[in-house]
Amino acid sequence: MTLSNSSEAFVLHFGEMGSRWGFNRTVGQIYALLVIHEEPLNADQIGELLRVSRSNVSMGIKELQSWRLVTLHHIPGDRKDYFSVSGSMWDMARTVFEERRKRELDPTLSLLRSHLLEAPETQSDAYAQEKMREIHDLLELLNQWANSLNTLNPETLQSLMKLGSGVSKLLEFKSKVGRKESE
Amino acid sequence: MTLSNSSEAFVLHFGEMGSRWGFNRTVGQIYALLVIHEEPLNADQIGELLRVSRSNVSMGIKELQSWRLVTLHHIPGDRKDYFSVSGSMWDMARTVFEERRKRELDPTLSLLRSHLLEAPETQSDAYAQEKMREIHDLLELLNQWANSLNTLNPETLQSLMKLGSGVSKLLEFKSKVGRKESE
DNA sequence: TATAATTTTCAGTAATTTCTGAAAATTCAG
DNA sequence: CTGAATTTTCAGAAATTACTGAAAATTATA
Repeated sequence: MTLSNSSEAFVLHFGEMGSRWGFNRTVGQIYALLVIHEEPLNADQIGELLRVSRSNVSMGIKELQSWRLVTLHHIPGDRKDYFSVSGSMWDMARTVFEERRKRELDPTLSLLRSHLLEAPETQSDAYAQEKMREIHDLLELLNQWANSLNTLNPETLQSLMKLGSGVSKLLEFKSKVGRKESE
Repeated sequence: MTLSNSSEAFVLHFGEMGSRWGFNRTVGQIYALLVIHEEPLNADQIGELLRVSRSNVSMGIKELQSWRLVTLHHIPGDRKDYFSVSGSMWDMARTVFEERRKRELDPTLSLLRSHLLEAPETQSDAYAQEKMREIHDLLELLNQWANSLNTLNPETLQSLMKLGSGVSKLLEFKSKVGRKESE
């Protein structure tokens, strides 16, 4: 079993990027491979194509399953497990986005909250706490925004993204209407 | 020189999170330290407070400078360089966001573009290319959106974020107006 | 239920990333 | 200029993260 040059390059690149996107090289490669491969693959095939050990494939698949990014298939008369990607590219993006929100924002927010409850003892503590509050408020806003984006359906999200900076016009308009309504 | 318990915990945490946010532990710790410390600090002081080597501080500061996140100060009669954070927390967030967009999207987009130019040779190549186009289009949209968000001023961005999923109401309204205008 | 097929686990190893200390380079006061 | 103060560089060490192979666990067929 082999991959075309183009597919091989794509898979390797996804492995490289994997670490930037929050998963390791092998996990990235397995996912990329399953995306561009129409038929589901079993762990041995994945290991052969990616030239990594069977155990590494097992761990990688486990990770992808925990992210709900792969679907398990069975082929009649074959005891092996076969895998394909689950959901659309939008689902994938949403999953990665949400997973990263959890890993990158939640722990920091809870740490900041705990420190903001304590009474500052010195002048410099007070300054530090003030700054922590600034960061907290910004991250909290980001966090809530990320959550609300995740509730939007792909179509709405797509319109919003296409609108781009045009959203500011819409916001201006909203603030005008809001003002009139409250007059 | 020492830090209060609360500040120390904050700095250590920022170091831990650093790797998730795209920079290494020491860089995260240096930045956190400078955020909560009102007065600018020199490299020796930073090294002492964080208990890392002078050379590590030097490299960390260099990194922060390349991100334009620190400002250099001089104290009369002292040849040492003193550093403080530059800009507001919003500027920091914007910088990190933009830096990550560059690192996480640009390389993948250019790889995908190059593969989409090639003519597929086999049926399975064609399938692979189709999938690569899907990913390309999604990342391209994300990329342009990220760019346009970066052009918004903090106030507009803040309103947008506070609006949260309420933005869908606004989009519905826009599509109605758009329809009327084109009638 | 026995056993063959398959998957998972995990201790040890390999690869990668980060950090250090010594030396080189730079800066600047005298 | 000179040389002391300061910063930067970088080869190797330390720490972290990822991967492998062998053995254990699980699954399913006969």
